[in-house]
Amino acid sequence: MRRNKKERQALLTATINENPFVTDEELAEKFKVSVQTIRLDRLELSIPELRERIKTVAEKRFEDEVRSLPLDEVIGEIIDIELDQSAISIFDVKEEHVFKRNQIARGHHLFAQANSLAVAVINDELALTAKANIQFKRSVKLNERVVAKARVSKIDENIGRTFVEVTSYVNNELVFTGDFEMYRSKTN
Amino acid sequence: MRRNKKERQALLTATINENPFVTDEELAEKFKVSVQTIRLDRLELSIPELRERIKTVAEKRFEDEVRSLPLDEVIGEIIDIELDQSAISIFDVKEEHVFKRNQIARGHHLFAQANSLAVAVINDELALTAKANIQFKRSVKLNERVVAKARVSKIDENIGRTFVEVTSYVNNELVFTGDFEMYRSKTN
DNA sequence: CTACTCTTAGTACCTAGTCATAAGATCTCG
DNA sequence: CGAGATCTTATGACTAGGTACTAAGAGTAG
Repeated sequence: MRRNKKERQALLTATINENPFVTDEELAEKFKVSVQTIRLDRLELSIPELRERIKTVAEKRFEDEVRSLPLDEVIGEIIDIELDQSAISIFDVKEEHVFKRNQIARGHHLFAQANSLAVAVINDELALTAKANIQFKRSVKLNERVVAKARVSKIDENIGRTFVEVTSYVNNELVFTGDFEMYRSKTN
Repeated sequence: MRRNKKERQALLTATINENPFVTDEELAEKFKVSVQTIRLDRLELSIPELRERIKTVAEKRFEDEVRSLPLDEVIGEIIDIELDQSAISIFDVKEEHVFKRNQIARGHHLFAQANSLAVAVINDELALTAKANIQFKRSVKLNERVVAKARVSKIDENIGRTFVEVTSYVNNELVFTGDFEMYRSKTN
């Protein structure tokens, strides 16, 4: 395992990259050099210490979590709402929403925006989607901003259903339409 | 901010849970008690020290890095697939997928599972959803396992469309159906 | 042989703790 | 009101996994 400096440093980078949880002591053993040498190497390669490495990994996870949590609330940001009437939300298409191959947004994100807007517009504790009829008019690309508009078209108190039409646009160009039949509780 | 022990410990747990990157010193300041008190609290509540907390967060990220890649591709786990024929995926409903109020899964997750399965079953580089007609037959609850089955019903080479029917079940009980009209590129 | 790089060693210091002990502060109950 | 229990704070010794700096020996090239 004893190699020259260059080789060792290359391997060191690779090793730490693969497993950032490795200590200097373990690395020293692996490469049969002293701990100090490892530290000099890290210094030269500007690789931070174990704790810093772990911290950045943890922080990244945390960031991701924050991004994935709004997936639990409303997809997109509601910018206007009149209960039982209409609502508007915007949704910015980021890396994590598109197919890597062609940068086109996955359909379920557009659906999610529209569906959660349909849920939000209903003035009720409990609103669930019963049926939906949707059309993807044109594909949405990375970094585009989707504006979804929901309009309540009919409220049928008898069968406890509310009908919501959602249309989504990118730069005033229609990209998605959906007719949602929403179930609403009669508990209020 | 000075409270009795019970209150403080409850808040402490919540605070650390929300932001595991907080040190004992910061917590001491926040609750206007000494660092030692915070340490006794952590001991009683068996909350590990900062570095251990950060480490477990980082380790989790590392573990599900492998899992999160397919998760970004397909919602749910594909357990069987025959391209251009049929496919099956399972999706376990967790905390983050349900409405807090009633523990019912948000519709867009069921849609996402079905939609991404419809995308996956198509033997093509580029498959996009053009239209979909969906019905939520009964609500799905927390911790239920949804099995989605996709079946390709028709391939129209002329207009470049593939029709996929997806049915989702919980314990053999139908919870969701969807008819997807998928756009497929003619490039291959 | 000298000059240079590379490697190793050692010391002081740091953070964010643990563990144990002791003592002061508060509360509770008889 | 006072004694005992509980809670809080302080102190000291020790830990991992480092940084920063100085110093010295080994190996090699010119």
